Amino acid sequence: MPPGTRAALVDAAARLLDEGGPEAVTLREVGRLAGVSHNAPYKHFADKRALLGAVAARELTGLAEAFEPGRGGDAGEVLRAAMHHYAGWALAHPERFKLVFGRWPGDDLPELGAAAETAQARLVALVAAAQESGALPPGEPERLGSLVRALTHGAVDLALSGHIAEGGKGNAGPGQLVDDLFRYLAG
Amino acid sequence: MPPGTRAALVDAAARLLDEGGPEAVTLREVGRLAGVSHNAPYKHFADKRALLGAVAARELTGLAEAFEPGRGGDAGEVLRAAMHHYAGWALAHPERFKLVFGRWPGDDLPELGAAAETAQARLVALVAAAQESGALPPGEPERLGSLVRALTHGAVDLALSGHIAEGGKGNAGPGQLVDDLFRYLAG
DNA sequence: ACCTGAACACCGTTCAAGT
DNA sequence: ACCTGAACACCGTTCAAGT
Repeated sequence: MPPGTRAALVDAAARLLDEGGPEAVTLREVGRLAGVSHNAPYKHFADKRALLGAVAARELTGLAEAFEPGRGGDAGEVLRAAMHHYAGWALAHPERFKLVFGRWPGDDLPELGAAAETAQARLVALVAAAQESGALPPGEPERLGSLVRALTHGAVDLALSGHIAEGGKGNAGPGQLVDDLFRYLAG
Repeated sequence: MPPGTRAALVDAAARLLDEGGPEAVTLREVGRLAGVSHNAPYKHFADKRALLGAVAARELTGLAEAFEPGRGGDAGEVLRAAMHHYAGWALAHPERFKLVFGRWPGDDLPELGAAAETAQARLVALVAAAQESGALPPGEPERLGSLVRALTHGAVDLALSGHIAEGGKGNAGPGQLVDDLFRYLAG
């Protein structure tokens, strides 16, 4: 089973998500794209929410890979590049971004929670390395990592929803705001 | 018509939104809560999306009021208090926050766009005042305002989706991250 | 173990009609 | 100008049955 029905279902759901948002992800269309019946998904996922959760987990795992410790070079630059990658991914795939960071009430979907923990742990390691190199000020790396990530995340989210427009007089895109923050933090 | 059917519909939609998210806002239940039939909303709004847009616009207008220029006092503190208010509102009403900053494709819903512009213009004025008082560094107030707001917004959004946990070792809540940023900006 | 087809309840939207 | 009731197409989910 090279493709596997489960993977084909996740693929189809991601494609429909990109094209028309979560409400365009109907189980009937997912099944049609995957070449199965409209309720075959129930043999692989508890419900539509779990299918979307699998899409989100796959996406977040891919994002976490970009947070892998750099093979060398300036640690501050590695972290800055990781945040630019975060912003670039979100701007290129707004529906996936909104899905990953949407509300997931309940304690199920452990796959998604694990991916989130991996991403944050790797980011904290990058921050700690940047602190050691002197690119970032001292302090708890978890807290400074949350600061850096919150700025990047918020800049992207506001840009996607049109609440901070790029191109105006003093307005800036997410990438510029990330660079601004690193400059302020470098003192 | 003291309440007005339109206002009653928006009220009902907001209540259902708080209780169960956007998918709990069914036109049938909205009508029932407002004491009208399940398709009376179509006499006041083009569709369900426009009804939710009215809820979002009302919410964003209320938020913008908190950005009104302070009657005095330290301008830096006024801005910091405004960001704490932003975070407090979002944490208290997560569904409204997610709705306001969700995706609104298309150029309709001018009410929502106008509220967004008002909010951002007022924030920029607060930033400019804080710069004059020396609480914030110089530079384009639009750009610095975007930085401050992006951090606040991102901290709240990540906290709501559980991607930065409060209470852990070095972890911090949105309010603490806002204070951290102001400290770094004050140099 | 995985899939299908029919069926059910529910929802957004439209329409003809009423005051 | 505002509202109602019936109707339509569509969707998530369940179930009995097939291999």
